[in-house]
Amino acid sequence: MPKSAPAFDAPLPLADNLCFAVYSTALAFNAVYKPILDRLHLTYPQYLVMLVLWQQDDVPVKDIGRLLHLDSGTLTPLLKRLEAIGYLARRRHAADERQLRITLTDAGRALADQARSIPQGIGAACGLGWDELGKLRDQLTQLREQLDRAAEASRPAPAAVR
Amino acid sequence: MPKSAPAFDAPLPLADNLCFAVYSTALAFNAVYKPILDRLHLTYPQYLVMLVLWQQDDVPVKDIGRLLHLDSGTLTPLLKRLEAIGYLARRRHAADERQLRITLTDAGRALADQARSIPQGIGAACGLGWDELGKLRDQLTQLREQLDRAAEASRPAPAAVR
DNA sequence: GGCAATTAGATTGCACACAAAGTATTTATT
DNA sequence: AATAAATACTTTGTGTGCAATCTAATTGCC
Repeated sequence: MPKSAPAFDAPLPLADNLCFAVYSTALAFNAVYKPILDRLHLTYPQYLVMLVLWQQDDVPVKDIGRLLHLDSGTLTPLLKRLEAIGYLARRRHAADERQLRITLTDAGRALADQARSIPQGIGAACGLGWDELGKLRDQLTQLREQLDRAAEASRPAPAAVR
Repeated sequence: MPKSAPAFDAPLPLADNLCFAVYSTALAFNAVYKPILDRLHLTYPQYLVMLVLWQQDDVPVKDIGRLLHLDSGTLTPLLKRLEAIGYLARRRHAADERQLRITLTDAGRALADQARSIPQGIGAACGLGWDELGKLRDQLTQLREQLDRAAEASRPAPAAVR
């Protein structure tokens, strides 16, 4: 039997099924993170931004967006909320006033200590060994890169200037 | 070296990294589905509901929620939108007026034809073989079940009645 | 220098996703 | 039968996510 088998022998077609598995696993992950992150007054996307900042402080919004695959329409209000609760500061870059540089406050830096135990807890909730965890992450990362290419390819060409 | 290795030798701890991989893959999948589903005037969660209905018509909201792992707060407005564009009907069940039964309209049934080619397109966008696709889906489904158990366990006990 | 194109964010509008609280109906208990 | 508890859905409020559009600043080009 060839590799690309009939698409309708499963209750839901397999490609759809994989997407649904990813989709619902993402929601399930969020449900596990939520009670933990509630204690830090963070949502999961906010936590991702904090992870970026704990790695490197004083970052333009654009870099955060590139790292997390999120656009400014998502990040602008999210960053304003993180500023409102005092974890970071938003300041225009002197050398390029278009850029908004994000820097941690003392409270934001201090939060890293409280967050340090989170990955272990999540790892335990996954019920997977170290190597399985890594393998799955690598497969998904590859898949995401492939999907990004596919989405790019199907996007309308950038209006070639004559 | 034991299985549960140090948690801080990666740029981001591994468990967080797996969650991020799932999270961003879900968003990437959505970006691939979007232009395809736009032609059917569906969002991805709406498409999931239609998949359920194409399998079994005349379903209570609760069953849809159980199948898709979505709660009524999400489904109520979503189903109203699908009703507004004429793909389904919402009717109280005669035998139990609490239940809202969802049934396909002719337009909703007809849509299945247009949707038939979607899984192949998505499968191609994944760039994975049939067996890899299935293996990944199974691993993720297992992971989601494990995460559901972990979330359940960490939820406050349902207030034992004396 | 002057003007077009590009770039970085902000804003608006729409659709999830879920917690919490509310309403109506049904079932269980006494 | 009356009332309590459970069930099924609705409503409200908060926080994403993204498309589309907008503004302001910078860069390119002549």
